Amino acid sequence: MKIDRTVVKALPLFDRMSDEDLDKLLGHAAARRVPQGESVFEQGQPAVSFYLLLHGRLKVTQVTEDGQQIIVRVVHPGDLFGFAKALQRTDYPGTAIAAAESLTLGWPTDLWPSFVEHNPRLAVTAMQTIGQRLEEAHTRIREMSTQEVERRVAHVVLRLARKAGRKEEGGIRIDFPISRQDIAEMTGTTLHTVSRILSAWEGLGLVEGGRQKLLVRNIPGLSELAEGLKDHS
Amino acid sequence: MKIDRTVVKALPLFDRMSDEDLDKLLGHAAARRVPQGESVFEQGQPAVSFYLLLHGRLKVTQVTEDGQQIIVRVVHPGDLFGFAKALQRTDYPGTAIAAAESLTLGWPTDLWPSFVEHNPRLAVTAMQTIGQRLEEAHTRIREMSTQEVERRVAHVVLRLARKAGRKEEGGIRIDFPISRQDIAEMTGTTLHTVSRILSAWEGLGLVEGGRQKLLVRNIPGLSELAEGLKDHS
DNA sequence: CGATCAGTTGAAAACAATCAATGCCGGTGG
DNA sequence: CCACCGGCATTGATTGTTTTCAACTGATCG
Repeated sequence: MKIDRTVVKALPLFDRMSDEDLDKLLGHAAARRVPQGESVFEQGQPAVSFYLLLHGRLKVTQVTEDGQQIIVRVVHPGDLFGFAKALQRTDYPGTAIAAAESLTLGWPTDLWPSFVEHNPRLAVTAMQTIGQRLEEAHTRIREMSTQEVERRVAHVVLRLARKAGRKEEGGIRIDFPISRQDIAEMTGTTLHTVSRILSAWEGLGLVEGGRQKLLVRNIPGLSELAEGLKDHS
Repeated sequence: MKIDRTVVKALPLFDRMSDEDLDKLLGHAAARRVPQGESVFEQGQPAVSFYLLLHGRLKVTQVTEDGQQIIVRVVHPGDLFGFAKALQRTDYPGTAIAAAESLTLGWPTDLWPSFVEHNPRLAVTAMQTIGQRLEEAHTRIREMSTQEVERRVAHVVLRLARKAGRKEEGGIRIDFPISRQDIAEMTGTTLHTVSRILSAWEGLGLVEGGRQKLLVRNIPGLSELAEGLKDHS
């Protein structure tokens, strides 16, 4: 499929690339529409491609030997993902599932080295991206080590509102279908506990729930909770 | 201080580098002896250098706004650490403290780009290292999300035995001073809980404790616990 | 329109944190 | 050389959060 240059030109990752180089890059790319619920790649498969998310939303999950699932991260439009090969891995460490209908751009991993060579900026950006991801992971570890569940859920919801929020009358809508189970898998708890917490918040007017829906009504209030300032009666 | 080439030649990071290049690299390096309890750098300080640990053992810690501490990772001999600048950070995200008397080699961060340019292998290795670290972080997140404290402690102890174990009559000695508090900060629990767990294990003949000491007597037994196979009466 | 999936909510149980007291080891200084 | 002090560790009792178990409701989709 032929991709228009202007689609990706807007992304920070490519904004300094010449039209010429960009066209060459896109010549090798394969665009793919991923319906909700389908996966781009699965945990353990050989890493044959790396990807860019153009539109939609993906959840990257891992399953433990004993069958428990966690959500490693959420992929937002403009994010690179699945570049296991750049980290010297031969297989994908997780599964990428479309939480909403998505559009991805994929390149064969073999091309990674030549890309980087022709485009040093890409290498720097990739490095930076991984660095950010490492920091995010450490943040999560810190939160899981030191904070009780409610604060962790508050942090996750705020993060989602920031990265996937769409303004709406009455608050900020999380712009893709997300279940209590998903939030539980992001915070290391159970859907029951998440449900209880969200119900309580709804009672306080902080959020408004719904089946796979979430509307954040009061960001400052949630932030207070997240920072642990709330006098926890 | 002048460093002998043979000291670092043994490390995988440098084993394919020419003597010439290596000498040039070491010409810019500053060796430093770090007594137990002292820090190489502290959280929040501007990242002026990146380092290689030649000897000893370091704990990298982070302190949360509300004063709680966690151990992000343990640095073993041969590990690169403190290369925040490579990840586009201007300051160190954590504090590196010598758990035992240590010897470090430091380079100004400004030199990183030219190093990488003259030595592409270093870039690849660095990328790989960060990739590994990201995976470790995810492993930790997975464990904290899905496993109870005892299994997490078992995993940490096994990891320590693998990375910092010295064979000894009767078992594997963790080869640097480590307190219950440290283990608590690595597993996201309290020193009380760790103490109880280790006491129980000592009763089962799995380990042998002591003030800042740990001897692992039964690796397979601990592994069973770590994998959750143990019938948890 | 029935089946399935997401969510809610109560009750009980389990796990780990907190509170509290005490013991022990190792080093320092009298 | 001994006594004391401080940091590390142990252990019991209690509290509280979160999980687990279980039952049920309501929405959505074929």
